[in-house]
Amino acid sequence: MSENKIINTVTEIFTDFLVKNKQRKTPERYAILNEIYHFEGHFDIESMYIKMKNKNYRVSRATLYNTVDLLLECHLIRKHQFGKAQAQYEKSYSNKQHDHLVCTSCDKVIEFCDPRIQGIMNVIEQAMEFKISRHALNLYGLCKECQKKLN
Amino acid sequence: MSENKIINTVTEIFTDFLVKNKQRKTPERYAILNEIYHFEGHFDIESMYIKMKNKNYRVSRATLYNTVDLLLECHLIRKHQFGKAQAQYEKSYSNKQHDHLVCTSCDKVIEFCDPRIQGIMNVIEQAMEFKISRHALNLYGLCKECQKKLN
DNA sequence: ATGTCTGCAAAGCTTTTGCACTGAT
DNA sequence: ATCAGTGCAAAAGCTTTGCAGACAT
Repeated sequence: MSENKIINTVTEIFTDFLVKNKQRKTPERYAILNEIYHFEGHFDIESMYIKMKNKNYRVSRATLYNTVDLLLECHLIRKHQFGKAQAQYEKSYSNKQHDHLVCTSCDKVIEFCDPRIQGIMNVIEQAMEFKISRHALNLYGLCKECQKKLN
Repeated sequence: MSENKIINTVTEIFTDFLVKNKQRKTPERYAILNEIYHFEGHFDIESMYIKMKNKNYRVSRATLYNTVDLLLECHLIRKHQFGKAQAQYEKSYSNKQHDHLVCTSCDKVIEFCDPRIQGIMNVIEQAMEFKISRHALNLYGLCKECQKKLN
């Protein structure tokens, strides 16, 4: 799917969500959604705030936090905590569920997929009578580059 | 292994670690280790601080954070971030590696083990040339009790 | 017109740091 | 006798809240 197509679709999804939840369709909210979907990879609130400030958007951290919560609710973004207080986010539409390798030396985050995780989730859901809605598998260690660097 | 035996062993491990790293063997550090190993389940710094204050230990948050870092370094405790800023910790000696079900309604944390995760880690380590040192698999959803409550 | 959402700034929470004192070596 | 480790309090960093004004409805 082309980037434009994706942005049109997520904008529609967001609009439907706002209408359904009797929330206002403010330009700030759409600007934030748009920024997020034009960006590749993981971001945190502060870096997104700086980036939008630099582009002369008039946004506040408060609105970013608020909008990010809305986008989480309608599953247009995902939130991650890779072992630190500061949360990271990433777009999730047209971006299949994946897990993360986190380099404990350079903080780089690499994505990977392994279908067997779904199997584990199915077994655990049955065995523990727990209704699973999402998962996070983070593998911490050293990326290829840092292994070399530290030798 | 009995609790006393475990506490003797971890105290020894901690002492060795402190000596090896030329760190002082202070009563505060041992008091904290002792508190942690007398406690079942997950704790955060603040609740451990309150608990120790109530027992009339003379400890500060700073020392708790400092000591927890030392205990992490010698692998006597593990640190978790279950999707919030506040970190949680648990003792890890004589406590086999496990993963967590986190109830998004009541914040309860349930442990589970699935040996297949090791298999996934082995495959990914090879495929991605990433040296994995630890992992965290968190399954988020509703526990049995909250499923009932919310119906 | 109404009342929600906004930016801004201030407050809240968790964690870290600075400083003078204590106590392990 | 040293000086690392401590408690305390203040600072720092991320997130939330309060408020007056703006704007989507």
